[in-house]
Amino acid sequence: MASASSQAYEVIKAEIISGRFPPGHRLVESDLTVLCDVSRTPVREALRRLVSEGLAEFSPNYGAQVADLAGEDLEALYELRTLIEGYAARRAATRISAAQIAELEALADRMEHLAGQPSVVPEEASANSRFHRIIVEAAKSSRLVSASNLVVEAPLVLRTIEHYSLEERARSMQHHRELIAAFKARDSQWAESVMISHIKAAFAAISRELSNRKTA
Amino acid sequence: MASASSQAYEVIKAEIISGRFPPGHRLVESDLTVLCDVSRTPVREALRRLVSEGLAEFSPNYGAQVADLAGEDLEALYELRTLIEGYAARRAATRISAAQIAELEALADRMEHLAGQPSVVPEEASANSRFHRIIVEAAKSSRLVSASNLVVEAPLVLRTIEHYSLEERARSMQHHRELIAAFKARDSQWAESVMISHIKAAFAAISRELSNRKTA
DNA sequence: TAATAATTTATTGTATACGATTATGCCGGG
DNA sequence: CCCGGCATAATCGTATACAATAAATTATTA
Repeated sequence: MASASSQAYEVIKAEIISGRFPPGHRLVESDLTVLCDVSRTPVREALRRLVSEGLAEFSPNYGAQVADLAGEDLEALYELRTLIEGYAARRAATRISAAQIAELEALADRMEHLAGQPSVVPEEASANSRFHRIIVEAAKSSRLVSASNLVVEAPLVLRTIEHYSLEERARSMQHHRELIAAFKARDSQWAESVMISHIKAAFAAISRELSNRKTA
Repeated sequence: MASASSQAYEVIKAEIISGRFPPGHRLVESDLTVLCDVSRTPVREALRRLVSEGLAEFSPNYGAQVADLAGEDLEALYELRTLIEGYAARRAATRISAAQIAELEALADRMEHLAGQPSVVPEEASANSRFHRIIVEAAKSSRLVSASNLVVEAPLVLRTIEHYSLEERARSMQHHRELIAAFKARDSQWAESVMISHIKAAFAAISRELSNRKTA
């Protein structure tokens, strides 16, 4: 059985990413104890971890709340993400294993299959997360993993992938395929460049979606 | 009075950075309670935070120990640091305030004064940390602060600055002055480039020092 | 004597109780 | 009617007690 602390972490994180806990939602410890079925101590540890990963914010003597990226400079966040994930792709190109490439291809297959559906299902989003995670791990730099968590996990609270247009989803699939090609060619520059395009495209979609939300 | 949790954090961090807790040293919670004069709960919180910042490592049912960079790929760590701090300097160039530039100059004065001394004193090291911190904050990107902590704080456990040669210290001072000049000129490219040089030079010094340690 | 099992000890993991702090709503005065 | 202070409730911060786990030691047997 998983530890109470990690269990609480997973449960709360799932609530946040699914959107059941919306941005700004106050994370009251005593409420979370009943949700996670553990005591306050592991709940607190889970909250501190979520804060350190940028999924929640914290104020002394007030507690944690779900991170609200509305007030944050999204362009800066995505610039940083471009930098970090681009670097990850660059390193991965010369270090990724055949098994990892095979897994990327399986995930790309799966996503393309799901991309035919009218709306983005959770499985498509999680496959996408896994795809990125494999690349970061293939870069073989422990700090890079932590750094990328900081900029990759946080934007998930926006759940913008659910609103991708068909064209945007198709382009995203294309990027995945091209990344795999770059890895097979062991071409660092190519891999980095595709990854940067991939993230810039995501930012464009997010900007559009967010301006729509405001006017709606 | 500061909270027990942050007090524990400061005390333990100081022990680690000063080297009184060497890399690999096991951080036993009950020992730390007497050192920090708080109970185990805030000690645990402090430890988790140190782990999230890369200053300590953690194993389940075993506890935390001071991070040991010996097993880590230092070149990768410094590459990432170059990326992140270079980006910070680039952004800071167009965003830094006059007051912040003034503080950088005061710190540079102080460090140059201390650099005349035969050995590096703690104050010189802390002034250097503060110098870098101001630049990262001037970049005005909240995630960037967390990301830079990850790559800036961790190498402090090596305490290599104490072994800088006179030439290396002089070059470091020169970099500080040139960074200030680049900021005054609001030149992003210049600032980034000097910062990259600054970190590459630090890495060279560290590599030399570490190979010396091995053979000694 | 060496290997293995049982026991003890040390340490972490979790729960809960109490105290401190802050937000909230009510009441009275301006 | 609005504003400020007071009482109350809600929540976090910390301490401590107990349970679970892993390491170390000792005892036992081949």
